[in-house]
Amino acid sequence: MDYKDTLNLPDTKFPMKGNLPQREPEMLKQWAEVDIHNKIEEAGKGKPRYVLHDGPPYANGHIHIGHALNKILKDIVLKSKRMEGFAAPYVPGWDCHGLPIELQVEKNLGSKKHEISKLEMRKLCREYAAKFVGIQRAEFERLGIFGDWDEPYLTMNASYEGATARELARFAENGGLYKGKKPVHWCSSCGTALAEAEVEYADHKSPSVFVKFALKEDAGSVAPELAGKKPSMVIWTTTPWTLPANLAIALHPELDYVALALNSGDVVIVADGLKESFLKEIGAEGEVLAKFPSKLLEKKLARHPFYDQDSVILLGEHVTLEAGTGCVHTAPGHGQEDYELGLQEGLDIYNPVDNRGRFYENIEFFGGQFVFDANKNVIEKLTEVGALLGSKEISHSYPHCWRCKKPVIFRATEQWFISMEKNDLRGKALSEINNVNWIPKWGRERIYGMIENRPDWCVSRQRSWGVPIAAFYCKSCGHVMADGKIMHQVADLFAEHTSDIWYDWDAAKFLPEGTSCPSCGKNEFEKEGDILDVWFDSGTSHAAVLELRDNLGSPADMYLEGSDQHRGWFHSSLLASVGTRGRAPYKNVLTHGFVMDGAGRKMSKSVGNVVAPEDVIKKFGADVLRLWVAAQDYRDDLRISQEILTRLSESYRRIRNTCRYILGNIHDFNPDTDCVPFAEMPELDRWAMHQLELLKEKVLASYTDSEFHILYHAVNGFCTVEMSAFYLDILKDRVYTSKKDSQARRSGQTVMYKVLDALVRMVAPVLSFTAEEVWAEMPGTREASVHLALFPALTPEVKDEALAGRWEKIIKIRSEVSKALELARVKKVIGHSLDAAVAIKATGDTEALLKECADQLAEIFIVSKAGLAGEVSGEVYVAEGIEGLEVGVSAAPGEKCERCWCYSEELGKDAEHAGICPKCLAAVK
RNA sequence: GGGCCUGUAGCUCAGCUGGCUAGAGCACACGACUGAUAAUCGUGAGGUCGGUGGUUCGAGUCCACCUAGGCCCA
Repeated sequence: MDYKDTLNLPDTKFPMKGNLPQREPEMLKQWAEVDIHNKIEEAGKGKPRYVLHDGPPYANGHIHIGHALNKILKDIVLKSKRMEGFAAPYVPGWDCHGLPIELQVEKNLGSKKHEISKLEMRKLCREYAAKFVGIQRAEFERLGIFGDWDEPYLTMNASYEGATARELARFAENGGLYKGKKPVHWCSSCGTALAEAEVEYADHKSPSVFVKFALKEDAGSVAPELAGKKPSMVIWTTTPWTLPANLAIALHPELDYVALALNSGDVVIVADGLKESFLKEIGAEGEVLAKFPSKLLEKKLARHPFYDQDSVILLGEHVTLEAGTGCVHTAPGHGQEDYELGLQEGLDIYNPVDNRGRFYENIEFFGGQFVFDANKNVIEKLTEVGALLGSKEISHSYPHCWRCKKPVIFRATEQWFISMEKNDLRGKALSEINNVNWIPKWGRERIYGMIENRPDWCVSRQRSWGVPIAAFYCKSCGHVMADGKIMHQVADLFAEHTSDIWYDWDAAKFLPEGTSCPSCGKNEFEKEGDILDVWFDSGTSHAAVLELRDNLGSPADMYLEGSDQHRGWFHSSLLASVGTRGRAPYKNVLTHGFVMDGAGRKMSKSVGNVVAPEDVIKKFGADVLRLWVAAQDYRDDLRISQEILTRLSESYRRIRNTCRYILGNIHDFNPDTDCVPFAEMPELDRWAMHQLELLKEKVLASYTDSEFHILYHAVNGFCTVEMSAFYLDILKDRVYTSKKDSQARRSGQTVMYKVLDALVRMVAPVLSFTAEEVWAEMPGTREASVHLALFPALTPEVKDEALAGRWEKIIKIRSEVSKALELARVKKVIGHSLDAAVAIKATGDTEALLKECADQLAEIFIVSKAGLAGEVSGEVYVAEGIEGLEVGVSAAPGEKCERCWCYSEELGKDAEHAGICPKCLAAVK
C-alpha cells in the first residue's frame, strides 16, 4: 500500500516563487484598500514619538538608485521603530524651488521665455515641480515606503514659503542678515549673474603679463643682503584688466622666496621654486641675492604700479607653484580666492566694473572702457610706468556664458549674507555639532571642518523661482530696508497666498501704512528682486515642517541622508536652526555612502554602468532591492550589479523557502490550542528555541544600532545553517511520520511556529512585501498587517547555555559523521543517509557526551541506526577535528520501512502493514 | 591640490582593545535525494587580508609612505 497519504507532509498554497514584480503591486493595492497608513497612525496613538525628518529630494526627473537607497533606509528605520513600539510618522518632502527647474522651464519655453512675466514664469515652475513630485511619489510608493504621501511637504507650498520667509525675518531681527559684496560669474553681455551651472568652459586667448610691484620700504629687514634696496614683487596674471582693482599680493605661508638681481638692473622677488621658469618666461637672466621665508614679507606694503595706492603682502594657502611667480595678484572683487583672503584680512571687496562690464567713469585711465578692451590699455600703462616685465598671449580654458557664449568675468556684486560671526553663529554651531550623535562617527569631523572654515552664507540669488527676500529699497535714497517686523508680516502674507504675490503686488501693499525711509524719510519703496538660496529653503524645514505639524516635533530624532549632505542639508539645517533657535535641529545624523557599480566606480550615463531602480524592480522586485539596501554596509559606498542582485535574489529565495516550508508544516497547527510548553520539549527543540533567542537578540540589536547588514547576515545564516541544514532537516522525520497530534510533532510545530512568527516580524521592515504575504498565511489570531505588529519579545528564560554548549559539540561530531557518510556515498555503500548505520568510537568527554544522548544519535545524524562501539568496521573514517573519534559507516541492517524510509530489523510485525516499522505502525494505527 | 572616508576569497560581510594553520553565507565543482523538487542535503576547491617599509617576540589588526576608488571643496 502507498503510505504517503498517511504522512503529514507539508501543505501550503504559499508559492515557492516570489514573482515579486507581479505580486508587489497587488499588495500595494491591498494596503491602499485597507488604508494601512491610517491604521499605522491609529496604532501609534499614545506611544512615544520617534521623528525621522525627511530630507527633500529635488523635484526634477525620475528617481535614481541613490534616491531608492535613501528612502528605503529611512523606511527600514521607521518600520523598525514602529515595531519597537514608537509612533514613527513619516512625512516625505520635496525641494521645489531653484535654478534647475527654472532653467528647464525656460528651455521648454524656447524663445517665448522673453514674452512672459516673472509671475507667469513661476506658475510654470510650480506646475513643473508638481508634475515631478507626482512622478517621484509613485516611484517611491512602489518601493513599499510607508508615509503620508497624501500630505507631503513641498517647499513651494504657501505655508512652507511663509515659514521660509519668516526664518529669514528672524535672521534680520537678530542682526545675522546683512548686505555685502561677493564676486560672482557675471555675463556683461546679458547683464546678469550666472550660476555655476550656467557657465561653460572653452578655450580663450588672454594676455599673460608679469608685473612689478615695488616694495615701499627698505628690504634690509627681510635679508641683510637686501639692505638699501627696494626690490619689486612680481605678479603674473592673465587678466590685466583686474589690476586696477588690485589690493594685495598673496604669498604661500610655507614657501621660500628669493630676491633676484636681473641683468636689467631690477631686483625682483619671486618664489624660489619658480625662479627658473620665471626667468625663462621673461627671457632674462638673474642672480639670487637672498633667500627667505615668505613670513618675513607678511603685511609689508608694495606700491600699485600705476595708482597712488598700496598693495599689501598677505599669506594664503591657495598660492601654488603650478605657474606664475608664487606672488599672486589679489583683487578681492574679481576672484573667489582673492575674495576669501580679502574677507579674512578685512580688505574692501572692491569692484570698479559696472553691469555692462565697463569701468566706472571715475576710474582713472580706464573709465568707461570695456574690460576686455581695457587689457591692452592696462598693458600700455604698465609699459609706460616701467612695471611690465613680460607680456605675451596665451590660450587657456576660460568660463563663458552658456547663453550668449561670450567670455564672462568675475565681479563683486551686492548680495545678502548670513554672518557666521554675528551672534557667534559659528561658535554655537560648532558646539552644537558636539551635541549631535553622528553615525558613522567621522561625520562629526567632516561637518566640523566645514563649519569651522566656511565664509558667511550667501543666501541671495538673482533668479525668479524661489522665496523672495522681503527687503525694500527707498526709491529716493536707495536705502535698504530689511526690517524684521515688516518681513514677518510679509511672511504671513506668503503663508496665505504663496510668495507669488511678491511679483504681483506693489511694494506699498506689503508695507504698513505710513512706512517711511529711516534714512531720508520719504515713503516710496521698491521690492528687492533677489530670491533665497534653495539651501535656505530646505534648511528651514525644521521650522516649516517639524514645528508646524502636530505629529512631528523639533529637534528631530534623526536626519538620514547621503554623505554629500554634510555640506548640503545637514549644514544648512544646522545653521538655520542654530541661528534662530540656538540648537541643532537633529539629535542623530545618519549618513550613507553613494551607490557605485560592481567595480566600485561611480555610475555615469556615458560609461553605461547605471542601474535604475525601475529596472531592478521589474526584474527582481522591490523586496530584493530592499534586501540589497539591508545587506550592504551603507556607511561606505555601496555597490550594485547584476551579480550582486542575482546573489541577493538567491538569498531572498532561501529566506522565502524557509518560511514556505514552515508554513507547510504548521498548516494543521493552531497556536492557541496546540502549543507544547517549553519545559516539555525535547532537547533538540529547546536547542532551536535557544538559537532563535540568540537571533532575536542579534537582530533587535542591529535595528537599534542601525546596522542592517548584520541583521541580513544573521537571518540568512539562521535560515541556512541552524534551520534548513540542521533543525528542519532532522525534524522532517518527526513531523512527517509521527501521529498528527502527537506531542512530539506538536512540539516541533510549536518551535517552527515561533521561529516563523519571530522571523517574519524581524524581517518585515526590510522584506515588507514578503513578510506581509507570509503573515497572511500564518495560523493564529494576529494583527491585520505585520506592519501593525511589534517585534517579538525577548524571552531570555528560554536560553540554556549548558544545553547549547553540549549541542555545539554534537554538531561538530555530526559534521564528522557527514564526512564519513560522504565517503561511504562515494564508495556506493549508501545513497541517502537513511541507508546507513553509523558506529562511533570515541574517547574521554566526547564518549561521555555521546553516551548521554545515545538514543538521539540516529535522529540527529538522520541515519537508520547509530551508536557507540568499541571497535568500528565498515567504511571507517578517522576524524580530523576531534581527537580519537572514528566513524564506521555500513549499510543499515534490516529492511526499509515503506513509510518512514528508515531501515528496521523489525518489519512485518503486523499482517495488515507488513512493510512498515513498529514506530510507523503506532502512528498509523 | 586640500578635508573626510574606504580597499579581507568571484559576490556580500565577520574578524573587540595586535596572539592559534584568516572565518560565514552565497556563487562554483562534484555527489546524494526525488516526501521543501525550477526545492533540499552533503563534500570539496577558493585569500601573498590593495602595495611597500617600519614598530613588536608576534600585525589583517598599530605607524609612515605609495596605489586604487568615493564624497565634498579648490
